[in-house]
Amino acid sequence: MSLKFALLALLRVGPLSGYDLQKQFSLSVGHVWHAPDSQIYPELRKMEAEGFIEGEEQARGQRGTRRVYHVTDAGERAFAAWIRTPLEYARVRDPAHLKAAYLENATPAAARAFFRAHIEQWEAELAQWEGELRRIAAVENPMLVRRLAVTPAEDQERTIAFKRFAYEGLVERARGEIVWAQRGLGLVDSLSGTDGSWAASTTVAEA
Amino acid sequence: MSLKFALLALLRVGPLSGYDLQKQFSLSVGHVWHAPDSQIYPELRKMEAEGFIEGEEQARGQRGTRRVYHVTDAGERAFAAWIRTPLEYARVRDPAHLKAAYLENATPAAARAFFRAHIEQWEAELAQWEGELRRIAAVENPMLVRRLAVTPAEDQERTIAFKRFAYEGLVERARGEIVWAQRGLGLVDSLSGTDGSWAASTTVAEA
DNA sequence: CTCCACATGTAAAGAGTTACATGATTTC
DNA sequence: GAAATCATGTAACTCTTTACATGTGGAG
Repeated sequence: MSLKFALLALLRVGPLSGYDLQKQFSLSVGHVWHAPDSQIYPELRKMEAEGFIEGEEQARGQRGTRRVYHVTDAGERAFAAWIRTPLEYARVRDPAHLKAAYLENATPAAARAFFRAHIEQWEAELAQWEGELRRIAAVENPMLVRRLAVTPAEDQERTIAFKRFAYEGLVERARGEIVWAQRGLGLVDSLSGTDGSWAASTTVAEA
Repeated sequence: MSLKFALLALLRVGPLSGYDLQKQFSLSVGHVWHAPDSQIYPELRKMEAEGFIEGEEQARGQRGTRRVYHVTDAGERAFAAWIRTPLEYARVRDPAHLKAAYLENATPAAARAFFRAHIEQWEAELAQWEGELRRIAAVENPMLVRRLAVTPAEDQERTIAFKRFAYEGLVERARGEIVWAQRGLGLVDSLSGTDGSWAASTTVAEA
């Protein structure tokens, strides 16, 4: 549901082909809303059918073609409506915390592996988001640069401020997850500390 | 994918009918992994077909029946395998931060409404999770009580510890989201402070 | 006899994942 | 002429949502 608006957000900066869009996507909005190219192409066709964007077939070499899309007035209105419509929050569905709640059934080694993987996962995300944050602060992100080029000077501060703020939130969340998982490693240590009861009782389950 | 294991986790404590399971679900695992009853019943049938659980039809009054499920050995093995298998993390897909990154296109009022809704949403989750945390600490949650009743004394500490720890993580995340959104309200204030340029330029988009 | 809790689903549609599939163009 | 990049999809499947659908049993 949000993919449509993520794509509109990019196309609003200027016309792009599906291919270029997809490349830009993974380098910008894709850090917040992942989508593979196999989802982007059909979605563009769908958005065109709905009248939010229009594609123009362009020749490329002798036989090749590429379809360059631009946002229509209806698309602009849809984007404006989206931005002012309250979000519908999805119900909780958190595989990591679900599993964490039942780690007493794992061996200490498996529990540690779980937390280490959690740390690794969120450190990778953290690195992505921190990198993005740096590129936003330095005004290096190509889409942001293009965006600013078509934005009146007095609105540029806000444009940067909200992008930066969004990524700051993600960075903080990632740090929180890492801290939590590190505490989890400590918990495993303290629970498997003195006696060998944990390892003993869970090896049964793996027999 | 996780629903199966959330259901197994509950059924492992003891046999339950679909109805009872669904009730218990929303009061325990449901706080981490939401599922409506319309998803639970078919999933139970599916799990039975896969051999992870077995249902026994019980009479209820003259005509009524209810199907009581228990975990099979294969189900126990599947659960044990799940707990020791590394999680596959889903790609980022965060509608709130996506929207936040484009709030320069909203009016100050809409931006404030966005952050207030975010705070409200996470305060509601926070209340749920803090309540659960209290019930876990006080050993009041009915499923936890049943779980402990069939758990050897030396394993009970761990059982409580991991549930508590999982909910602590959720509580911290919720607090983080609230703090972030509160800072967002401050950001909107500072950006719409002195001049009226923001309100002026965004009213165009809404015409 | 009425309502609430018990009890169990189906059907259709949307969103996302994964794997497969194809070909053209430019650059070295 | 080979490889990288440009360029665009389809098909099958799983998961989830939403809405609809139906009936029994017990308590007051």
